[in-house]
Order: sequence, then structure tokens, then C-alpha cells
Amino acid sequence: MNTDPIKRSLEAGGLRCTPQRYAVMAFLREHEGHPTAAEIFEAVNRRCYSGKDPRSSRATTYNNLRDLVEAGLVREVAVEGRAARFDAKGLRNHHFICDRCGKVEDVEWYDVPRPRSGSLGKRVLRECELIFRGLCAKCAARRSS
Amino acid sequence: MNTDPIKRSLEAGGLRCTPQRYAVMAFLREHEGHPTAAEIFEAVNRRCYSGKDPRSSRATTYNNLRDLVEAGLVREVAVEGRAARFDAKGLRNHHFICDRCGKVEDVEWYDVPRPRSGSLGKRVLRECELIFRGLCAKCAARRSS
DNA sequence: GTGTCAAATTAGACATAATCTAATTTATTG
DNA sequence: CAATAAATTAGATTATGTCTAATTTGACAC
Repeated sequence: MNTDPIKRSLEAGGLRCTPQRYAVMAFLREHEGHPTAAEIFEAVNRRCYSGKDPRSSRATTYNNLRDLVEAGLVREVAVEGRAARFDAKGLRNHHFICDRCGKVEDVEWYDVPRPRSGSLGKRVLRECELIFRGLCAKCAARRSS
Repeated sequence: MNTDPIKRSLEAGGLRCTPQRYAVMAFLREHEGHPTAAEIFEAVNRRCYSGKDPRSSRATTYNNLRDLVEAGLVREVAVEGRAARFDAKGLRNHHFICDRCGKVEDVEWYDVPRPRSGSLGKRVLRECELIFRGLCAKCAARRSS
């Protein structure tokens, strides 16, 4: 009986369940932050997520991230900066980006009022995310010291 | 008498007013979209914004974009995708990102209700931007054809 | 358990985006 | 005009991401 949630979500997304994909999903699900592809690549090669030899090539990690994003299982986080960042598509979050250190933190989701009628013209709205900016708790504490 | 707004804004930001910087600011102020650094580099080398030889090296364009962002005169737009995108810090906008074609469009600003008390913990909030996602007018029209 | 086969992986080459470096130029100021 | 720190430069370098052809493999049918 197939009860593993990662395996089920891959299959639901039309993707084969390979050890490399499993490792990426497992890492993103237990990792709190928003890692870059390089961080994900290093992680899946450092620790065994799937019980098998975890080695994965860089191209595979990039390919898999793209496939998982397209399948809706992983989301790329909209942040400034050089490298793309990812998180597993669990609960939706808003994000807080620190002006000083650049850290991206999850903020509990709440629904945002839609823009007033006509504001979006003929666009079709799917989602509305908030990006908060300011100083994270750590940088705010440093500034007032 | 120094009345040029670009020159004044550079000086207010603590930066020397060089022809290369002037050209970047001028381009971003009149450009509606959110160009990449490569597009900015090509533009400032294609057309004379400052009345002088517009040539600028790639490193200079990148250096200047970084300095202008740090000085608060230009903002990097938070979007997914490979290359950073920029706009001049004029009127604040929200953004609409198309799921299909990736285009980033400005949406007229309105203030968003702040998150409920305690939600942000000890962070210091400066700004709250909305990112809308869905289909742009063009892609929405194509889909229903 | 075996065979099939399309999906996926691989390793390294390649492409794109962005940064670094040391020498040189220049904007600003006195 | 001279001084000087800020800025520019050109190309090397690094970081990020993609491509390619050969090989492997997950899932399925039998």
C-alpha cells in the first residue's frame, strides 16, 4: 500500500518517484527556510533522504526543481537577489524580507482584500501574496542597541 | 542653479553624478517596464541619455544598479526568474506576474491592511507590497479563444 | 521475475548573469 | 588648476542555470 505522502504527491503530479526527487521533496519539507538550488543540491548529496545513495548531479537537481515547480509541488519564492529560492508547497505563506540582511521569513497566511473592481482589467487573478519589508527581529534589535 | 531632478536625487543619495549613472536613471524613469540589467546596459549604450558619449561598461552598469538600489533611488523588483529586474523608485506599485508568459506589470498602489497585531513579532515593518499572480490580459484572452 | 520503453539521470561542456581586479580616469571641491 | 577619493574600465573570473548524447531506471504488462 502506497501511503508515503511524498510518493503520492509525485505521482499525483504526473512525475515518477525517483530517489533524487524524493530527496529534494524531503529536504524542502523539513527545511524551514527558502534554500537556493545550490543549497538543495548540497543537502541532497550530504545526507541520505531516501535510504539509498543520495548522490544526484547538479543538472538533475535543477531539472527536478523545474519539474516540481511546474507540477505545483514546489514553489519558487519571489525574492530579489542572485539565486532562485524554493519552498515546498505546503501551507501558503506570505513573506517578510529584511532590508538589511536579506533573510526571507514566512508570515502566516491571511486572505488579502482583492483590488477594487476594474483595477486588474482583463487579467485573471489566481493568487495574491503579500511581501512585507522592513527589519527582521534580529536586525531590528541590533539597530536599537 | 542645480534643478535637474536626476542630478539632485543622486546627490541626495550621496552619489556623484556621473554620465553613466545619469543615463541609467533617465532610462528607468521613462521606461515603463521592469528591465533587466542587460537591457539597461544595452539601452544606455544605444542612446544618449546624458548628452555625452553614452558608453558604459557592463561592470559599471551592475555597480551603478547596486549603488542606486542601496541609495534607495532604484528598486529591484521581487520576481522569480533568472535575471534581476529593476524600476525607478517613483510611485509605488503593486505587481502582477503572469503564470504563463512571466510578464511583470504594475498595478496601481493601494494600502493593504496590516497583519493583525503580533503576527510580525518583533520585526519592524516598512512596506507591504502585493504580488498578484494569474494570467495577464493577453494570456487570458488566448486561453479562452 | 522478465522485458519493454519512455522518463530520468549523468558528467561535463556550455550559456547567461553577475562580480572582481588593478590600472586609469574623472567629478567634485578648495 | 591641483588634489583626491569616487568611479570607470576591460577582461578575467565566479556563480547560476541549461544543454547534450549516452546510459540508467521506474513503472507497467505479461
